[in-house]
Amino acid sequence: MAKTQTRASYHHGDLPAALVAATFELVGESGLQDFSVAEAARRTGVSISAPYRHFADREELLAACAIAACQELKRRFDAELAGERTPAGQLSAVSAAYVRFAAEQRPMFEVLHGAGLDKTKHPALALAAIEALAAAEAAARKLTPTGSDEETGTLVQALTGLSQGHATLLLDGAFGDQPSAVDLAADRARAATAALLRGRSLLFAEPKAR
Amino acid sequence: MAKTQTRASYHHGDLPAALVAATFELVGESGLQDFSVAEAARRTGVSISAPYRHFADREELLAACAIAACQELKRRFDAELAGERTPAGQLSAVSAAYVRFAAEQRPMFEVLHGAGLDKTKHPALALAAIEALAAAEAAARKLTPTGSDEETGTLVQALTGLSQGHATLLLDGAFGDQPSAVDLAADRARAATAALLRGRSLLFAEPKAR
DNA sequence: GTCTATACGCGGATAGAC
DNA sequence: GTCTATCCGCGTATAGAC
Repeated sequence: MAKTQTRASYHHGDLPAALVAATFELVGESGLQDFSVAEAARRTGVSISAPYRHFADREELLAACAIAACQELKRRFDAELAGERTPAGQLSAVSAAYVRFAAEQRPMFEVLHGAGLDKTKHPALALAAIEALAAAEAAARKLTPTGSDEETGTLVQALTGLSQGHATLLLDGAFGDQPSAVDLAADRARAATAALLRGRSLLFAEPKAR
Repeated sequence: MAKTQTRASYHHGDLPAALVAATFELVGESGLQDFSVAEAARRTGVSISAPYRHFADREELLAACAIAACQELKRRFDAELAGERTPAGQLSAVSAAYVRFAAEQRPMFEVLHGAGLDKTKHPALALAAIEALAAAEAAARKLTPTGSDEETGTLVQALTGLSQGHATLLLDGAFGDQPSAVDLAADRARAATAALLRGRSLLFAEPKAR
């Protein structure tokens, strides 16, 4: 009932949101490569040209999807941050949450990192990305020697890199095909983050002369 | 002269290799998304149908490119391993080398990770990937508590994840646009690897109950 | 705001000649 | 082993009607 109402209202309702949802569906089924505006339109039940009333082109639709992904990510990060008390615990939990996000919302992850979106062309996306990481950044700052922006950036990049890599490996199948691979990869990311934080003094040492 | 010879010999010579080279060129110019067998054929100076004598389809050509990328990677890893004496130094150097590889051979990196190749469908690729990592794995084994395969795998995955993530961030522009970003990212990967190795005892602890 | 119809272009892949 | 020619299908984007 509600469903029918929602569907019927697409035509005079929230077509942009419906297209975003359809995009995630399609990416989940066939990957980002095969996604097309035309297919998203068909899936939504509107004509092929309708999307262009709301999105200038294919890229703008993907950018809208990426923003939705950032918001979901922020939601998850904030939940993890609230559940831990020490900065190290918080950051390890965020790392694990990122890996879970990649697996549980794979289409979102793909759009976020595989669509080749230029953030300078989509300021709203750049903003959403910053907001997702803001709270974690504050936790990282507490674990730096002086709390400077530079040190904080260094640490955040190291942790981001570690998490990103674990997520990528998981989706590439490096942790196996079982459903439990997600738990495994998330735990590994958590442990690796903890290990990296324990040895973090090496991050702030001067790099070797070159 | 030699060039002309080479070109002239494409038609009765090593067209597969020429197509692989053309593919890397194209990916470097326009990204993996826009690559097409047709364009690779044009670039190589042969007809659109010629590639299909050597590769069953587009994916097989990409798999051949991925194998070439693995070989280049192995070459770089082996060079780094020979230049350091401690396992920790070797692994840190390998991590940095991976980041450099991503930047300096970006098309290879893209094909390796963005083509969505299923290694079970391309056994030769799976083998090449294993060979690239074999020597680094031996170094990692020396840094585990008991030297078991399980512990070694855990450590290799953590380091692989860290390196992969740093490479991805670099190509995404997270380390800036300057040419020096490559050096920066490589150093960060090296330092993060060293930090992770220093704190590695946390990797081998039992994960929390869930 | 959505539809129908259309212009335009490209890629994958095959058949058959040489 | 390579070419020419061709079939087939798909997607992007726009124009103009409703």
